[in-house]
Amino acid sequence: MTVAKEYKPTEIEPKWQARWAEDRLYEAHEDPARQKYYTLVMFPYPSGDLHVGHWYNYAPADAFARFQRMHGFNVMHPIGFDAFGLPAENAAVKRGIHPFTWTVGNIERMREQLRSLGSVFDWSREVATCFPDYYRWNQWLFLQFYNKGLAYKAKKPANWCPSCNTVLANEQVVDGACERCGTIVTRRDIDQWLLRITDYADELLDFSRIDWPEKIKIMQTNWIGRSTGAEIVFRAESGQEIPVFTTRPDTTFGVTFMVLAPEHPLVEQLTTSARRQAVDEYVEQARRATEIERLSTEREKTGVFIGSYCLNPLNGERVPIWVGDYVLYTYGTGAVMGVPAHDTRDFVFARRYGLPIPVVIAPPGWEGGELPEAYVGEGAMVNSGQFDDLPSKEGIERVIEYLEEHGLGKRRVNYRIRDWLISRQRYWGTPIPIVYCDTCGVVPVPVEDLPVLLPEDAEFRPTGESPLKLHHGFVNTTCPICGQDAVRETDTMDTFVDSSWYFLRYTSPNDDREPWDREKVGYWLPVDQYMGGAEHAVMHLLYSRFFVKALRDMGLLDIDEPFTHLFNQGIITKDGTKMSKSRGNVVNPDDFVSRMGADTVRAYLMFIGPWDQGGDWSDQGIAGVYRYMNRAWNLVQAVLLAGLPSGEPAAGEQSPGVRDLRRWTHKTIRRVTEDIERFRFNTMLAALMEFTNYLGSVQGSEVARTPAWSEAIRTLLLLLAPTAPHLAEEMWHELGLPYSIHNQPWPSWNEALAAEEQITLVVQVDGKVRERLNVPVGIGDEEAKGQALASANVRKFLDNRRVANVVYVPGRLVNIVTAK
RNA sequence: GCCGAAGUGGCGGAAUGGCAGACGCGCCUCUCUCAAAAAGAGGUGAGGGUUCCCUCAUGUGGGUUCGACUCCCACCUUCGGCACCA
Repeated sequence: MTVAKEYKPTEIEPKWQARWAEDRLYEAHEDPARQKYYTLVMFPYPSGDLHVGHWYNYAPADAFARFQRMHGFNVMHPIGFDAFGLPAENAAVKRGIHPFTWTVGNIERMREQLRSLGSVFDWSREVATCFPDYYRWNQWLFLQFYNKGLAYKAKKPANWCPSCNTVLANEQVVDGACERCGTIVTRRDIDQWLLRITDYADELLDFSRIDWPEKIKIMQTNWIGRSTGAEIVFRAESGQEIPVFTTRPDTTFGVTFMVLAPEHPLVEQLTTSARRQAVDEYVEQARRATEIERLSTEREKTGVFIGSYCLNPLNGERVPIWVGDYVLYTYGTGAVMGVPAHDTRDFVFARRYGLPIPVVIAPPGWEGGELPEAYVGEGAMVNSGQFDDLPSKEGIERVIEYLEEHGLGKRRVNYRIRDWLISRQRYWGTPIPIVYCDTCGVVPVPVEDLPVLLPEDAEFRPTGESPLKLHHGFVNTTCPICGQDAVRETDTMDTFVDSSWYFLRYTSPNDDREPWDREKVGYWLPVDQYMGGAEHAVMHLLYSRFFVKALRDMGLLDIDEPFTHLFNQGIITKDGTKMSKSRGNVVNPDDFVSRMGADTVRAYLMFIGPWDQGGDWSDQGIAGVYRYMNRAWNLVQAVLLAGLPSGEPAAGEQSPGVRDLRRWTHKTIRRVTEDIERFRFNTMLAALMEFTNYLGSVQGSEVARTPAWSEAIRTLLLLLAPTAPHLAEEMWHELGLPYSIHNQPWPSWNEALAAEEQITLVVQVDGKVRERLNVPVGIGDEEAKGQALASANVRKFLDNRRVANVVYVPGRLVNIVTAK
């Protein structure tokens, strides 16, 4: 005689975790005979503590991976650590711990925490980017990019974070401040390494091969910022060419001034001596302005006339040249033709400095007067010589043709995106494998000399200077070509380089001959389902696409896109605000795991709401899910005591009770399956709760002695397995069913069994519900309308009214419309 | 300013043209208990009438429709992204 056991998650969870690990249950192996499925979560930065936000990312993803496994796919669900980055270096400065020690310690702690989640991660494939066996391949890949001309060095004004003491990529500057520490970014001219992502701008705009959230595609599209137009060459009176980029060549006859960015080299050349002092002062002041001041749209548009003129190539008019800091040196040609009548910024500028504002595109109904504001829409060209009367849209084409015929300009596409700046003046990153030799110049480190190791005995100074620069043993080397004394590049790589290809490394994490095994990558890639936060929209997700395309063109890959499907989960909050240490509202999942078990924490995070919308953690809310786990446990305990009826449910005539039971079972399979496929874990759990509540209500009845009852109980456990893997495994085991539940096929539903026999026919009078009738599901049109009209409650409302129309929606409702 | 998402009970949310509020939290009543906790049963949008029923109700205002949380137009609020990109 068995006795009902209490649900003790803390006992069963570690037990099964150990068993699964021992049996290597979740290790993935290439098998050409089976359909692969690569599910991936964004790997974490090893900050040292797994918080509930990580769980929110990983628990539903894990349930999804388990679901796909049970569906028969050969699933790979790897995990690793994005282990390079500034916090480790800060810890080194603050607490005197070496970044390596700090990071490795954190990885060890997080590994244990990640295991407590009860996940399906294949730990045999773990990668950590800070080890030489990983970062040597960053260096190897850098050299491939370098050889193809996709990596280059340039001295350009760059975003400089004075607190992190490093330059930042454009993508890492948010509202003019450092993405990481919030310090206002300044500009500095620094020699730095860049990757030519702009070469792939057009291809990156093509999303036709991937199924990604609209939102991310829009963000990437806007970030790339493709605009089409023309480059028009104005010529200064002293002969210099001043090309400008414009999207509106049709407005060229309306140019009344030219504005150069303060950094533009021609400012120096074209400034007349009379204007020299004013211009120098203006340029100096513009340079001092912080990025945030300069980028503010509220800021007055200012500028200074530099004394020279250039000529409008279309009408030969003399155009005064100004310098103004609303023109960005880094976009287009760093010079703008001022068309005040048809550009809002030029309009304000012209108003401020009293420059003429001639109309060259007639707004609808325009009668030749002055414009109250810039007109940026379409219209007929006017005051434009031979182009007069052309619609502006056509005018754009005609003007470009004219410019090209006369050698005055050309069609041009311009992008907002800049090349990806990967140099970082930091220690804890991948050293860029380059040597500088007085004789041979810039020399790439030969592949056979890789890796260029990070020296372990670096010195971390609070001044923030790069420890590599100060390390003579690292800096001083010999030239690989001529053998003479040379120095190493001391910049390290942006950590986004590491994460741009880690999903390839998972396929052969221990390969020491090449970054990835071509055959294995061929089997696993692309990632079928990628899951992670939307905050990486224009960084990691864009860089990875670029990497894959560039590597494909180098002949190293055969895919066009890294991630076929993408899902962005939302953010989990506490009391409506983002969890943060400073607010003191960080929820530690370990506390709840030790009280209620990992299964409950997993399930609660899935139950909170739609995964993509995020949710608010509630200590009370999780109690409800824990109660549910207990209900499910107790239900199966009772089944154990009563014994599980043997046999399979028979086909054919059954009692209404059995038909109900099987309908519930099959409907639930359908709901749960479709919900997981749509990532609707919250409604999936609601369906499981309803099913469990129903089973509890018929538990002692006749049906609980039929084979249909066994089917129902087994189904419940199978459907619960992705969400509550430990509880499901334990119950499955207790019922004497074969190990492991996680290797069982996912149940399938039978539409006929799931179909309703009776429906509630809603009867409305003039759109208001007046009656509900129980009718057979196949009820005919006439029959339904007849029953509706015959209902006493309905007749009450039809008193003294004439029926004008009766609408019948099969299987749903009857609406009786009365005449007025 | 531009682009995008979202607004539903006390709370998280469900329903994407057809019974608004599934499921859960909280709250109320009851059972068990010396008592409490746990567990279980019932109730729970608002207002009116109290077996039963009616009216109102999905950010605001219009519209389409027999019928709108759902579709269309305008507006308000919140959140996310971009922000002088010529």
